[in-house]
Amino acid sequence: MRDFMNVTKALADENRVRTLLALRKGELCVCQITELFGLAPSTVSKHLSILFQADLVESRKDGRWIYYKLPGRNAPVVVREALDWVEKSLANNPHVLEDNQQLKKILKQDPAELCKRQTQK
Amino acid sequence: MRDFMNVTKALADENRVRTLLALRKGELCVCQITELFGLAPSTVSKHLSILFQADLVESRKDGRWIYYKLPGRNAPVVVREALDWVEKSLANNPHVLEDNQQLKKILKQDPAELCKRQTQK
DNA sequence: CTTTTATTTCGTTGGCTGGCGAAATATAGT
DNA sequence: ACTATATTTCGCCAGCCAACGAAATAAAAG
Repeated sequence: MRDFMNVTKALADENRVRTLLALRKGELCVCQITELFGLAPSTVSKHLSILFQADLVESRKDGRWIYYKLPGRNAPVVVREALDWVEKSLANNPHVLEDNQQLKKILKQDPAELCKRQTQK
Repeated sequence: MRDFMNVTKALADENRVRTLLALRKGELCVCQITELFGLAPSTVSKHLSILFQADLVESRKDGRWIYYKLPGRNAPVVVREALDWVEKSLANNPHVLEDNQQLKKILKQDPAELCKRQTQK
């Protein structure tokens, strides 16, 4: 029950749901998601931590960079079905499609440049 | 997106999830759910209102009594799949099985008696 | 070793949320 | 009409939560 409620609570925030949908395209580092949403890096980090604790994302460390991605086939059933439900429900949502467009632009930029600009604010 | 978030927020409370699972056995009135959870009637009414606004339950009025039940086949896809996910994830959960047992006892009692006792507190 | 920088942790703040009891609403019974 | 009662609405309070900035952490670059 606790595992399940961790997932539902993690899904009860729009920015976290949008994060999951953005990750369908492949792994992203914190500053890329930060750029996508226009939030403070610390806020995004907190969101990712909540998704991580619900097993809705995995993370990989590469030097100073931490990449987050959707879990693989080893994920708990409850998580896999939750992600399927999210995907199926919102794949064609205008807001989500807009995020996809924005994400394409972000992926064309150098992540290092993104991060630098964010910390300078 | 708003519809979807209404559902996730509605599912982000344990008592509301337990309510949905209790309703699998058939429709229930407010005082029966109140008895099951040991909450104040006003609190249960609020929970049901949130589930209702997310289309996760339907209601039927019969005199002074209002019965709530799970939605039928006319429910939105996002809702049907949410309910399937909840059911599949928690059908065998100990806490839920315990609720089922408790619910059996409650269904044997006269609803009018339940309500009277609750308002007397 | 010092600086830079990507991310997290911490402390704070404002707003949302679940809980209750009291009052309001609505309907059945007398 | 009046009373009883099932449910909802309202007002309040305590606790949670998302957001930020500042400080801490960690790892590359100089």
